[in-house]
Amino acid sequence: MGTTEDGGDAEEAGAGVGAGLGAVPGAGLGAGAGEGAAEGASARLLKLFESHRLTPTQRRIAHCLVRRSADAPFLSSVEVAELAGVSQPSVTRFAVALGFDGYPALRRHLREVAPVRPGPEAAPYNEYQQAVHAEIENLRHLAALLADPAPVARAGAVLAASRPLPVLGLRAAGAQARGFAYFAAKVHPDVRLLDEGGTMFADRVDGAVRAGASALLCFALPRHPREVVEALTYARHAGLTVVTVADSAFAPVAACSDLLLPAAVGTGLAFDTACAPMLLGRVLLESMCDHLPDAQASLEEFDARAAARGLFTD
Amino acid sequence: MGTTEDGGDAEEAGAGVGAGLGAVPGAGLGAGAGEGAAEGASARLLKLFESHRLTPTQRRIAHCLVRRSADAPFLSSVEVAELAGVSQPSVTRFAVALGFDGYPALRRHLREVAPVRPGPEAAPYNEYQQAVHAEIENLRHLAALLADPAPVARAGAVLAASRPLPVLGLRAAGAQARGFAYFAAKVHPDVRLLDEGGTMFADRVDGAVRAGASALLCFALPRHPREVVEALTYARHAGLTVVTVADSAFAPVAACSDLLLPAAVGTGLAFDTACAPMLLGRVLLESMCDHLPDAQASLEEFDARAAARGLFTD
DNA sequence: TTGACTCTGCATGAATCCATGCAGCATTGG
DNA sequence: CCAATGCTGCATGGATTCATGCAGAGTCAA
Repeated sequence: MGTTEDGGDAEEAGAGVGAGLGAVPGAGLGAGAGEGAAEGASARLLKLFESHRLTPTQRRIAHCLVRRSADAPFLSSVEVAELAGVSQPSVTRFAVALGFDGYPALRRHLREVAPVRPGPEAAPYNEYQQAVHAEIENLRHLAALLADPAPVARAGAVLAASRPLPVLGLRAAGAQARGFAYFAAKVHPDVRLLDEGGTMFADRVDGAVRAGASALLCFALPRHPREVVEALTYARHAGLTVVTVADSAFAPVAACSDLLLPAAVGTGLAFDTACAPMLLGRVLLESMCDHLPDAQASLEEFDARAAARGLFTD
Repeated sequence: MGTTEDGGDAEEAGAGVGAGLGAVPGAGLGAGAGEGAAEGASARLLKLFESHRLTPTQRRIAHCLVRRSADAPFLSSVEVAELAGVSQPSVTRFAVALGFDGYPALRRHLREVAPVRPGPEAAPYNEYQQAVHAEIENLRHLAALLADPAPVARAGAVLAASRPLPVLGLRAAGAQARGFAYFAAKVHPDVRLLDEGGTMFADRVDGAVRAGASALLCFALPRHPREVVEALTYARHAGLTVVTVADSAFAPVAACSDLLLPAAVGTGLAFDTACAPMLLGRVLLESMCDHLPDAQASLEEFDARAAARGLFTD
């Protein structure tokens, strides 16, 4: 068991503190595109470390903390010791040497200085701005989700193949369904908006199925009406493939959907904001267009007619 | 059950879990920030959670883990419990429910699935992601605009004072108007949605004015129908104060609006995305609530009735 | 060479974290 | 209406992590 790794230790022994650490952030974190916060934190860490006289082992620990500044603030002293190739007590002594009460205190400090998640950099945002930023965060999640376009592509293919295409959205989600249907109708020959529940819903689903529908798109946003679950259940029994855009993968409609695409809603205001679901709907529409060969032609024809009628001001 | 987690075999206990883990590639990265890499894994996390039946508390934990996917893999069960607002044993039970041998095993799994270690990426965004980031930029502009809430406050006061309150949105903007009207009706006694133009529009404006309307809210998005300009002109001549949410301060409707609030639309996809206008609409609604003393009571009454009717699943 | 000094890992008590039995509460079905 | 079931938080024993005393090794100066 490697009790001592003096060989590895020696390589750093000669390096000055400032030099040895100063080279780190550029090499380790510079690649990360927008991680300015962490880099700034690294600079602060370096200041913290440089102002103390550190032993070779401690320098090694510091080096490790800077290099792994992303996750180091969450590791235990044992884990840091393993990563740095030192003993666990050395990590504790390192923390004490820097003036902390112990390793947990150092870790707390690292979490505050190098916030992985938020930027509590003096944010006097008002209520509205906070809501907007919360939605930005939701969109970030959506963007990350779209890194893999396969689910969207599958959904687009399924929806494009359905003639007619029923689009369901009840209550709060009605507006989303309507927005989708408005644009979808420009490229799809038969979009049927289902924004009312009740007994008529089954009739219209039956009608769509008789007309040849094979899939249904559902927007499901909180608060989730019980009716939506019933509607989807009916649609599936009628033989439709259900594609759902929901606020969460754990939404009540998940169980009665064949393909669920999550997009969080914003809850920072009195009423929910559905930016991400709307955007996801448009993305879905784009994907549908890829499976509708006549889409481009339809759009151009619409433009021509609109121009002829003087429909728009531009 | 393994006494120590260093066995390395503990986290493979669950069959389905192991499968989900095996599909982890090291390349799937999306967002620019360091946490983006971790978020890219949130899709895989969702898959993991989806395949299990979860209790409400467990869903909260899952939500928390997804939302904080950057640092959650390094938190203790106590910390996760605090973030999720549940008890610590619930976190342990959550891990067991997913097929792990305990919380440490789940944490190990999360660390492997969502490596914070940001790979050397020049991750080129795909088309969808570019559109999402463009909308994020729009929201940033909106947030900057909202630094001064005075215009929104003025608009909210004007709209709240109008009984009834006509809400206009034609064609593409119809969905926005509808979404606003749906929520507004919960706090305002008489919201009238005008989402159709034609000759009926003037009739309905006249009706609203006779009923006491003093203001009108208009959503104006591209492409701007000529009809909207005509409608607003008519509404102003009828004595209504026109508040407009438009995609630009230079929109064609600017000339016939008393108060114009700009919110850009996204044009990165085949069809426009109106995240910022939607958000601005909700902000406007929030501001309206501040001028409607009965708003809170109305909402609570609605909640009570909805609960009595079993309208929603939650 | 020798002595003093410093540094480091090992071992062990203290503190914290994790897992499980138990009781209270809500929901469902009869 | 009641019983049964499942879910959740509280309390507690076991396991892990942290902090500190101790001894060996290296360094430097006399």
